Amino acid sequence: MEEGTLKSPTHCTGTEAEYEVRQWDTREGCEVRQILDRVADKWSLLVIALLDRRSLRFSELRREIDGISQRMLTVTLRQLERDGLVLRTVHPVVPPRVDYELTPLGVTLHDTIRSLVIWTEEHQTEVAAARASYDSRTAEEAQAS
Amino acid sequence: MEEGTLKSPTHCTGTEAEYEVRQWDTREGCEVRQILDRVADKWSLLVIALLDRRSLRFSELRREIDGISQRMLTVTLRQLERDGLVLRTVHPVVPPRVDYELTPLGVTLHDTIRSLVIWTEEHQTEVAAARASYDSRTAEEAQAS
DNA sequence: CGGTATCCGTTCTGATACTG
DNA sequence: CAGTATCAGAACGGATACCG
Repeated sequence: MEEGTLKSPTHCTGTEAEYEVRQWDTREGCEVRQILDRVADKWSLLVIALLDRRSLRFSELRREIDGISQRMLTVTLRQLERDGLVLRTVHPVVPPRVDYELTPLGVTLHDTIRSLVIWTEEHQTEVAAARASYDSRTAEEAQAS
Repeated sequence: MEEGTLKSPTHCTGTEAEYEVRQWDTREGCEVRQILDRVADKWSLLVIALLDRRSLRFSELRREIDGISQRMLTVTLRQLERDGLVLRTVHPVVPPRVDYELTPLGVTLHDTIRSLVIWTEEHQTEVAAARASYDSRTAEEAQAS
């Protein structure tokens, strides 16, 4: 962080004609990369996507996210809580009940993650087709040699 | 997978703002999860973010993405090519020159990834503050015990 | 230059057992 | 119910060497 404004993010004015290729700061260990690593996590993404304007209990999250282990759900939730994206509420009852919900900050992230998941749903057919095409081409080449 | 329309997206009608809590299909191994795993990849995300309305050579990408190894860049680009998101063009010259650019499909994904990276830039201070706060609270508790 | 192939340590992750 | 602790196996990822 001692280098001043190396690769300072140039701000796009927003008008189409003035679209400007953004220079991302991709330095290892910088804030953005660290946060991106958290956000670009398989489980984090799903947790945030599911906490959509509602709170869920630990067991509900576990049931909804097929294939996640208790350990990974715990780890993921702790990271999200640490990052200020998720609020953890422990109710002093027996048996214990713990609710998770998005913080205001988490909600802002939810919006972009939501669009990412929706993109995936809308384009899954195209991606699947591309994969099939690529794989058949690859198989051909393997045969040719 | 034998349960038929398990978790079909329920449309929650009747809410005040008509906002609808989306029921994601989170089954392991389904298309969406597979694609999400690709998209939610540290290196994929950065590659797509950088291929913003321009093509880049292998070596240019490698230089721009701090910390990526040749191996991981190759692996990442092959996956993105397979998914139909990135186009790979080999120029028959010596020394070899290979250009990478987004496909039309890749451009549509770029838009949402761009907003994700921008979110990260805009909220890095808040996340950092939350982390610091969480860590100090954690340290306190450790002392109390 | 732009790869591929191989080796190998590290990191991640799930299974299991146990607790407030 | 909602964790924590531990451990072994799998996956990830870097380093190195070599090729068209």
